[in-house]
Amino acid sequence: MRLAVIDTDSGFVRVLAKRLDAAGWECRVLSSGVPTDELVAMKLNALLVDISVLGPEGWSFLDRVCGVLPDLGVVVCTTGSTVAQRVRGLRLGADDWINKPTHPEEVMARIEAVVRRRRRGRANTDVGPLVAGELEIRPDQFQAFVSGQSAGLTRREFELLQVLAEAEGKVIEREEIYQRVWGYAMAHGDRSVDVFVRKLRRKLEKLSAGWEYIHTHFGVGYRFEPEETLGGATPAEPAPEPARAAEEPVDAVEDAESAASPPA
Amino acid sequence: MRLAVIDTDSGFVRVLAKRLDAAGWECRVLSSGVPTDELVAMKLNALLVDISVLGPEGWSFLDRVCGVLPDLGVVVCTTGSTVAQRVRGLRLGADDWINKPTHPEEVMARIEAVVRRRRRGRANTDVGPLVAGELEIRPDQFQAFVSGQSAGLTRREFELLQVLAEAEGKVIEREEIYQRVWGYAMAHGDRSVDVFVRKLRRKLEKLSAGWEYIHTHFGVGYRFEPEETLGGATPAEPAPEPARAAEEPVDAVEDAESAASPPA
DNA sequence: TCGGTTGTGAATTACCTGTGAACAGCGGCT
DNA sequence: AGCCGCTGTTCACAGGTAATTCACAACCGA
Repeated sequence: MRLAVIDTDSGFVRVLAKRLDAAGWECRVLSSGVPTDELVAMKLNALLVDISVLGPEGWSFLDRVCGVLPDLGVVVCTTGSTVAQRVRGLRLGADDWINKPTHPEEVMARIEAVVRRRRRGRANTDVGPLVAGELEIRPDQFQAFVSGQSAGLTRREFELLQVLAEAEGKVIEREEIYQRVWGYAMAHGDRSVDVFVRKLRRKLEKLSAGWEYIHTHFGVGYRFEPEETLGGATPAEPAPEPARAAEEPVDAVEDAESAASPPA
Repeated sequence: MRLAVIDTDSGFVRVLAKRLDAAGWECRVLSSGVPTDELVAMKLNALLVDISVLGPEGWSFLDRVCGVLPDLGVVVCTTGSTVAQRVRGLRLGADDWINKPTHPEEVMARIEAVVRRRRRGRANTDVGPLVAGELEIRPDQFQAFVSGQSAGLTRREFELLQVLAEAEGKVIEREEIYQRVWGYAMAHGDRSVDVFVRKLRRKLEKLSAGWEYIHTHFGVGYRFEPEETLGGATPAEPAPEPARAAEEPVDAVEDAESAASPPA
């Protein structure tokens, strides 16, 4: 559990930090607002913030954070708030609002509840291998294989593949893909998804020529669905040079990526 | 939004129910605990419960409900609770805990926050295909089909169709169509909607000749409603299983040569 | 009949995606 | 520490697709 705390109430923070530490949570304390991209980099599960520390910027900060990091649990903890303020904060995207003074244990319980809520939805992380076409996607290896050969996917490439494959047959918009793989909202004009789709396609084709897995939907996004392209796509056909041994982890595409194994 | 309230505080419930009603929420009030399978049958989004109403059974009730309905938002709202009780409730699976007295608006905001958080985790699995006439509108594909054949709609065309079809039978003004599809206000004299309606009509007619889906209301806007035209329609494609009209009485004229399927 | 509204097709513009490559950050290795 | 290779990000360009605009014809209602 990774948590950031934005607060200047040193007594409260000290007591809380002690408990968090005892519970095994990773906790970072900040004394002022930080740029959203810095929060992104922290890969947090939750954020605890005393909105009064941020002054009048507080509301826009809250709004910004909730917009950029929709999966982040946001709990406000401040003194002497009014009903109207609490309602405003919650409607802006905060997940809970606690009034100080409060007990650290309750703060933790509330943060747990928020994070639990968020996780329960994607709890279906069944780590069963998934086969599609010639592909075998193994979450336990963070890797995809074709007849035992590794595709040499990087982490991002694999996660992209996984997100697409888990929704086999369904079209997913770029924004959603980005959100699920990168963990935060996609900036306007970001082409990362396209670039990774290209890399993925290239690596998959190298291993599984004659199959198409990722289909483009113009103006929308991508769809994963194994399709045999060539009529009689017998593995005998596309063989200008790919006669390879069957146990080498395959040094991926020729462009640059010879990863783990020193072949010669 | 479907909500159940378990509480005996008639004053609180009455005021709250009024607000919920005004906000368009469906609300069911109960004065005691109910079997979990009854709660399941209600297909709720959230449950608001005064745990003191249930007496000593409260905790086990909470535990049971959270176990059986992990997707249900559970908010406890009661008087004079201790930190220990709140922590216990939250750890048992409650999503929020409010102390009475409280403002109905805050209750609503907190329930919204809970449900919002829950929804975000879950994928958009709530997208059911919509059938109208011979048409099948599939949001997961951003596409419409007739007997399995894609209509080849672009994104804008599809969204226009979706907006119209979701309000089946109702006339929608151009300004509103534009607002919902394009996302911002229509400029005066903009003919985009008309142009897209034409494109849409053409593509739909190509696949589903003999049906009219989009009707013009002069000086107002458009209305979606599948209607079988009586003109001799020669379906240029295999029409094995025409979908039945949703609710159109239309005891259709038998067409000897076009595909006829008397649905009895 | 007339003025305004809608249907239609084509031309123009804007936007989207594929693609290759350059750049920067990070970690491992010597 | 310094070097090197991998990885992720960003950029620019090309080719193609879709959206918008425009002019005119057909249409509706008063």
